[in-house]
Amino acid sequence: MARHEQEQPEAELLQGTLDLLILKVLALEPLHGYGIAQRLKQITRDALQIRQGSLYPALYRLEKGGYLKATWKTIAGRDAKFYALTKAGERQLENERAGWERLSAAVRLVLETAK
Amino acid sequence: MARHEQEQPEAELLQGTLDLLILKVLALEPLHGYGIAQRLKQITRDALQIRQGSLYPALYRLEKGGYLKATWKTIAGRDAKFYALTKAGERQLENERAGWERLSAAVRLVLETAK
DNA sequence: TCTGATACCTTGACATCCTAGGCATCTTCC
DNA sequence: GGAAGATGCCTAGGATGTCAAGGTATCAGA
Repeated sequence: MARHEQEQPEAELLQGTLDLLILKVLALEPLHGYGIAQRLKQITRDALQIRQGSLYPALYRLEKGGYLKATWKTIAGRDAKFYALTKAGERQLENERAGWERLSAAVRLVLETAK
Repeated sequence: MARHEQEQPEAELLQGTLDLLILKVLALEPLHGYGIAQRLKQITRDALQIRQGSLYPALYRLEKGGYLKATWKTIAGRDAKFYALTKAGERQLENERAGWERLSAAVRLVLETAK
């Protein structure tokens, strides 16, 4: 528990959401890890702050699961690992999106229940 | 235990959602553990199935945190532990509800981002 | 030259959930 | 009177994912 509420960016991500967010962002365009975090921060107008300690393990997980394919590129003299969705990744994105829709609909039902 | 249904209930809850759901249901009326699970199942039209192995530890956690107050009652010859929100529990419910709103809004932003 | 942003990664702790059990009572139906 | 099923409580052990906190290195700008 101990959900210490901070006002700034979301203190804790709900477990399970990160994969969905990563997959969705990569469906827009291939990016490297650092760029993914930046993009999510930008899209959500600073509401979501992905931590590197969460991000890189998640990327590793997704790559190992066959949902992402990584390619090293050198951009401006710096090495960066670009990730792109695989076919399985696209399917997984749809799965996770559907799961999110179901769950958030259920939570909404509960929250909107009046006495 | 094999349940054959067209629509499977949510396999896994997003971590952190359970407390919110429990607090909200108890804000409607005090209930005992078993009743909470039933009520959530009913409200969400079977979309959410709370497992006892998740429920009771969560109740213990919330009670220990001062968000719930428990009272044993005997209903129809059976002992049941009724939980009710404390003042802190009401505040916590609002916190968690706000956190959920922020997070789901952020996720929605990401999901609705077109290329 | 020093700082901050960019870019990668790992380790260890910790919270939460799930599976899989256990126990007891009450009702229903044969 | 006996079995089955619903009701009601609980725990232990393991899996998983996130976080905090550290590390390395390159590049741009002051």
